[in-house]
Amino acid sequence: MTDPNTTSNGKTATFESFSEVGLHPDLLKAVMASGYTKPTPIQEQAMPLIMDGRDIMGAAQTGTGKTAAFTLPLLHRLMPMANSSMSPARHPVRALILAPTRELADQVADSVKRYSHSSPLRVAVVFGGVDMNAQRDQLRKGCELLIATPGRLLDHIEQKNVSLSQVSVLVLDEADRMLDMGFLPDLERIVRLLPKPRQSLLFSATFSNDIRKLARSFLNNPVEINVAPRNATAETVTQIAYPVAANEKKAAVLYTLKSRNLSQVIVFVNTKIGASRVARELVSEGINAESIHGDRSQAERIKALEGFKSGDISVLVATDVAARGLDVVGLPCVINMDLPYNAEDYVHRIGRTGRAGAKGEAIAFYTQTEERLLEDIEKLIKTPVPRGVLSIPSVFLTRGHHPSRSSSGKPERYKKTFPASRAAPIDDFFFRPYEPSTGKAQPAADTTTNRRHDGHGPKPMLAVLLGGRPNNGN
DNA sequence: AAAAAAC
Repeated sequence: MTDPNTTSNGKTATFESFSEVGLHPDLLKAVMASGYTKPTPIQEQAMPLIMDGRDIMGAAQTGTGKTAAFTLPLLHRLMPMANSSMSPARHPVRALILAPTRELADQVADSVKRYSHSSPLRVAVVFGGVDMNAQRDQLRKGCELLIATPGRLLDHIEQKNVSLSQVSVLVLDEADRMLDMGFLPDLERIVRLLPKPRQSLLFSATFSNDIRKLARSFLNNPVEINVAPRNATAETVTQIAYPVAANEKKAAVLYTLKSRNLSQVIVFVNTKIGASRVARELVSEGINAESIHGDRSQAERIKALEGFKSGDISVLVATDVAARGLDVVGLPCVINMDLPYNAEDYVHRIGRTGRAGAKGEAIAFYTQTEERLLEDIEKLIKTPVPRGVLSIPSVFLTRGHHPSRSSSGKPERYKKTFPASRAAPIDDFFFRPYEPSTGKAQPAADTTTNRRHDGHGPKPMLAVLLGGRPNNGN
C-alpha cells in the first residue's frame, strides 16, 4: 500500500477535508469554527510538506488560502513546544514571519491569532509607525510566533528586545514585493541571525531571477509549488477599461459609484496626494470614503482599513500600499482611477476582487497618456482588456470638477489632445455593454439610451478609440 | 515617475 498522502508520482494527494490533513485537534477545531471545510489547492499541496519540515517556494497570492496554508502547519509544528517552553524562556521566538507592509503583517497576525487563540502559543506582531514600547514589552515577555516588517524588527533587535537565536521556521511572505521595496539588505541581516538548520518558506507572486537567487541563499532544497496564478486572466474577474479625458476621471468614478449597485469599492490612484484628494472629493459628494497611503499615520491607516473591512466605509481610495495581499472578503469591484506605471501592480490591484472564487469586477479609467500603460498590462496578462464607452451624465461633469488637475494631483496637460466626451443627458445613465467572450464592446445599437452615437452631431473621440487607437505619435 | 519601509 502506498502512503495515503502521496500519489505514485510523488505529488500530494487531494484532501477532501481539513480533517484528513492531520492537524493538531485544537487547530482543526479552530479551522472548523472558521467555517472552512475543504482545503484550497495551495493548502493541499503546501500543508503536508510544511508539516514534514520541508522548505518550500510557493507561487501564490493571498486569497488563494496561502496565509492559512503556512499558518496552520506552522502552528501545528509549534504545538508540542507550547508546553515545554511556556515558562518565561529568555528567547522563545520559534517562528518568524516577515511581510513587506504593515497592513500585511497585521493581516497575517490576524490569521495566526484566529487559529492559535485556543492554544497557549503567544503571538506578537511588530511594525513601524506605532509606539515601540508596547511592542518591546510584549517581546520581552516572550512569544513563540513573531510577525514583523523588516525595518521595525531590526530596530527591536538592535535594542535587544528580541533574539532570533531559537527560530526554527522562517516565512517570507510576498517576497517579490520585499525585494521591490529594497528590503534585501535588511533580509540578509535578519537571516544571518537565524540558526541553522531551520525550515524556510518563501511565498512570492512570481519566481523572477532575483527571487530564485534569494531562494538559493535562504532556502534548503526547496520544493516548488505553483498554484494556478490568480492573475488578471482569472475568469472570476471581469475587466473593462474606459477611455476618458483626465478632467473627467472624477466624474467617471463618481458616476460609476452612484449609478451602480456596488456594496464596496477600492479606488486605486498613483499618488498619495491624489488618494487624499479623491477621498475628500468623494466625501463631499456624500460618499462614505476613506484614503489609505504611506503619508497617513499608522492609526489612520488602520482605521481606514478596518473601517473598510468591517463594511462601515464603502469606498477606500488607495495607493499601491493596498495593492498586494490585502484580503477584503467579498469585495465586488476595484476601480483603477489611474493605471499603475508597473503592469504587475495592475494584476495585484485587481486581485483584491474576485477572491476565493467569488465574482469580481475591475474597471479602469485611462487617459490618452495612459494608453501605453494599458498596452503594457495587456502584454503582461496576455489578454486584451475589453474597452467600453462611458457616457457620463452632465451633472457629474459640471459639479465640483477641477479641470486643471488630474487625479494624480498634477497639472493636466493633455486635455486639449484628448477631448472630453460630450456630456450625456441626465437620462443617459448607462454603461455600454461589452461582450466578455469576444473581448470587445458591443456596437452602440441602442440609440435610445446612447444619444451620442445616434449618427447626428460630431462623432465622439471615444467611439474612434473603440475601433482602433488613434495614431497620436506615442 | 511613484510607492513602500525604522527612528
